[in-house]
Amino acid sequence: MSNSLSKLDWLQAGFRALTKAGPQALKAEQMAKSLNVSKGSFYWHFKDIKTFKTAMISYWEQAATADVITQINAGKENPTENLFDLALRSTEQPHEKYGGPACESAIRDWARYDAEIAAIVAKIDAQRIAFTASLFQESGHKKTQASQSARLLYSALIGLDILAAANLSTPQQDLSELVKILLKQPSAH
Amino acid sequence: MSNSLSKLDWLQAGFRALTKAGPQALKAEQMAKSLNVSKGSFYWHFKDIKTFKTAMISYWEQAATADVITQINAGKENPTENLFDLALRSTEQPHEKYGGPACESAIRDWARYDAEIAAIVAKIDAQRIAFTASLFQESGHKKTQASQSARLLYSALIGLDILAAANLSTPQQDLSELVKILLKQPSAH
DNA sequence: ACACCTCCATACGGTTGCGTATGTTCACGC
DNA sequence: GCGTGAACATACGCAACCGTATGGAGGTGT
Repeated sequence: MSNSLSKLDWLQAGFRALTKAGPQALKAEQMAKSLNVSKGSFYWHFKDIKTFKTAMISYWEQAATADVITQINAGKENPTENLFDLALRSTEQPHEKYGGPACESAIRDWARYDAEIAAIVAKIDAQRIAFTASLFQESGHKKTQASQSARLLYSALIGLDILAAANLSTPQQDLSELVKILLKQPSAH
Repeated sequence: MSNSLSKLDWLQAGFRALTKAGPQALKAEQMAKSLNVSKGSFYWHFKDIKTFKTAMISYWEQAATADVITQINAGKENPTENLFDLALRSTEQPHEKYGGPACESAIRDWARYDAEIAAIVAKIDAQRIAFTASLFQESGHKKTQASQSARLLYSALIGLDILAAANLSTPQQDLSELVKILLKQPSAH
């Protein structure tokens, strides 16, 4: 059948629901309605809700990890240019595969009240910060300073995204300015 | 009766629930259980859940606005010192009156899926950013740059708090360093 | 054309939460 | 000591959601 759903269809519906209405919208019947099927379909593809959530976060973890690796491989040339790219790409439009940057803060909300999710998000965050720090290091910063710059840039990215939702900031502009400022700092070990 | 509850008792229970378990924990019966009473008490003090939530956010709005005003009044002396104080005080322990800084991110989660909450949070954020910008201006920054520095500092504050929950940062240290960096920037109009 | 497997619909019992209606208790005025 | 009202308990109908059980439609192999 062509109009038959797959596991991935359900996962994507999950990310849409998560982005639009938060973790409490990850309900079988609710998502079934959004897919115009009954919950019988859900319980055929997944054992229960918990299994479904685990599958969602695993999928996101994989995609997010892959993104970091891609950036590492693509960023061998100019670390400084790469920092600006990072600031730009992180506020892009939704990804097809999963929710993309648009649902990052939704996942972060999710993590706030679910230890399992929090652990995975923390792992991804650590990866990204480490990667960003390596770029600062290649741009001339000492190790400690590079870590600090990475934390500041990454946290500003998170905060600006939240403020952008309330039209209180224009992330790309502020972020690239922050990159400039951080790079201008003298290298103190 | 001394062991009789007031509206405020219920609001505080609401902030505790919000901080610990998120917006979906703002349920009448659940909170009643945490207060060792029945939900009859809740529906005596409040018409319904929606009214209760409105009362909560109004209370927070009032407290948050008062805090900004207090800081404005207390900050006439040294704007630079005030910026560092700001960075420190924002990551303090829970306030008695309401949830305090500890529940700020919980309120922000809440705002993500509730337009009414989002509007009030945006208003408070704008106030704080404006106040922070005024401090940067008094410290020598031009207006546009002061606004940008304020946005960067405030968003870093939000982001670092989130990362701190995963032990990925030490907010106070990074924040005061960011203040230093931002203040070092030459004043370009 | 027959069984078979995939994918989904439907129906059920159980839990949780909402809001209402009504009963109960206790302090207080007098 | 008796009404009155504030503060809560209890019980009800209703809706949403969970997970299960079972049945049915449509495609596939032979």
